[in-house]
Amino acid sequence: MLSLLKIQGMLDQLSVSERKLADFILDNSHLMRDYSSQQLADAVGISQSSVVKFCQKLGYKGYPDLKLAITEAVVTASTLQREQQDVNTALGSVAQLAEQLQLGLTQSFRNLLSINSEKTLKQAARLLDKADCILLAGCGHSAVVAADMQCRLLELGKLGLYHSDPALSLQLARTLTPNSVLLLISDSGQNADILRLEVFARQRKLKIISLTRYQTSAQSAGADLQLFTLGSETDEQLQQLITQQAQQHLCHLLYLMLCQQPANRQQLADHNQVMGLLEKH
Amino acid sequence: MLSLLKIQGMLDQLSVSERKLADFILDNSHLMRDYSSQQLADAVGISQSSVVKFCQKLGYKGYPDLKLAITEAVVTASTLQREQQDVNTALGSVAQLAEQLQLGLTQSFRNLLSINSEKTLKQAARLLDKADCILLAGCGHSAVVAADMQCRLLELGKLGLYHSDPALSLQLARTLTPNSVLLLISDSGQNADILRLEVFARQRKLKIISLTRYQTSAQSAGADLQLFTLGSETDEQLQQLITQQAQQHLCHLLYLMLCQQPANRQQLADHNQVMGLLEKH
DNA sequence: GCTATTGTGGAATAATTTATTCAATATAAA
DNA sequence: TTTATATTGAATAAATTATTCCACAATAGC
Repeated sequence: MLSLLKIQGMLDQLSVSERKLADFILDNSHLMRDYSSQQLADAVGISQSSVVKFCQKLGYKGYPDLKLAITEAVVTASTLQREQQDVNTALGSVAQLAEQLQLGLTQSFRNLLSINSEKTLKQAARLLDKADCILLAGCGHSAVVAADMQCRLLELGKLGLYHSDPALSLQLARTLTPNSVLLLISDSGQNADILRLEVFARQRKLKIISLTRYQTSAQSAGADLQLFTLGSETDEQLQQLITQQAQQHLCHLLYLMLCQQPANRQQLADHNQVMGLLEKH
Repeated sequence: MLSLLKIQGMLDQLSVSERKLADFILDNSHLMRDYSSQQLADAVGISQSSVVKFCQKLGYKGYPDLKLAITEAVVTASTLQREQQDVNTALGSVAQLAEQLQLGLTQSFRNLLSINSEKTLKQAARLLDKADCILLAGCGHSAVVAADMQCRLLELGKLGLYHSDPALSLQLARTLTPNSVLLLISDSGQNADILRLEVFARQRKLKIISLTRYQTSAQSAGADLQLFTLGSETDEQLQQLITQQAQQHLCHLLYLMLCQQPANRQQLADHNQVMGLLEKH
């Protein structure tokens, strides 16, 4: 499924004919099996060379490579017999709204495991676990996710730092030991404040984990470890909500992975005890 | 799998080099993906034309056709294998953690619509829509949800107020007009700070919406409108994550309902325009 | 034993498919 | 506006695949 998800994730950074091609492929992925690059170009109404360039832009060696990947994806999907429901229905009653949102969320959550390999997730968890200190950064709706992650890291006895002011985030970064980690959360991966922070951190040779939408971005390129979220193409409002929840879900997953470590469980127990004392008073 | 079985079935009616080729393919079907006809010929030690003839003898149109068929067979087989493995995954694997969390989230999201009637949700949305000002409050992990909701209300041009300091929240409440609304978010519904705020707000005859876990609680009892989240009974860590996401989901739902109003859509457009200007700079 | 017949396999080559180059055009930035 | 950058497709180069054709071997018939 990865190849199709990859295309879906890049939809909005494509040019006109690339977009036409992408749409066609997504709609007719099952036909790809029998298309040569020329046939595909004719079917879409663009040139054969554009088809090849599209493949290379996506990171494939050439057309046969993409074709094979898509064929595999189609076979995998049909083998698993997972029918994707259409998210694009009219918004109406509350129930419909909820249905749509929940469908989008469910799909997005599922996809998280497709686009983020278990290996990468484990590496990320390991980095967080070993770090002296973890600086979190996120702007807009991602700020909420960063703030939440700070709480959770603190619960585990890990020094998570977060401040909503980008200037202060930089100052915080200045104080970090080399064995610290940055977790940068952004939808587009193009937020200027976050990028500034990233550049600074790289100079200091700090480890950087990036969490962005699934597409090439400066933020992702500059990170040691790339994590991604993926949403389906729907209404923009809906998309924002889904992306944010997906970011949060991924962070929660990392948190749960950390919780599996016995040392961290102990810290959690401590934490709960302290909270208990607080409530008594 | 069909293509590989087909080859196996023909094994004894093949000539020498055909047999060599067939054996190689059966042993290395997973490598076929990356072989051209020439490479395959070299690997087996026969000529490229023999490879092509072999394909045609088996009934395929040519080499790419056979290659595709074998690749599909390999993918199908490995997918099925993965499915079987899923049933017996080791405890603690990332996939299993994710599975568990996602299951809990999905159930919890679904349940939201069972325990919160459409009517109540609409009333809540209406209250928020008509309010001069909306004061949000939440402690611990609910604070994140409150902060997020503040952002979203502001996007819609609604004056959402939030401060993490309970004392300041009280001071904010003191400034509110009678036509203001409080949205109080808490898991247990027993947080002392929130309850204090609620009592104060009632004296001022402000409207109060409560969002707590589904159980009787002081907070819920004292509110004009009761909203609930519901989680399944599992591991406590998991439960916390699920509750928080459920709270957020419910808030997002209210936000989406507000988005349906044309006036609010206009506000959103304004908001996006302003954000666009910001990015330019 | 010696052709004729049939079939196999590979070199050479034709046909097709894919990849690259380059110039024209469109788009964005200054 | 001009300049710079990116996009696109026609032409062409490169690679891959398919066919032809001939050498050679095995077998059968004379």
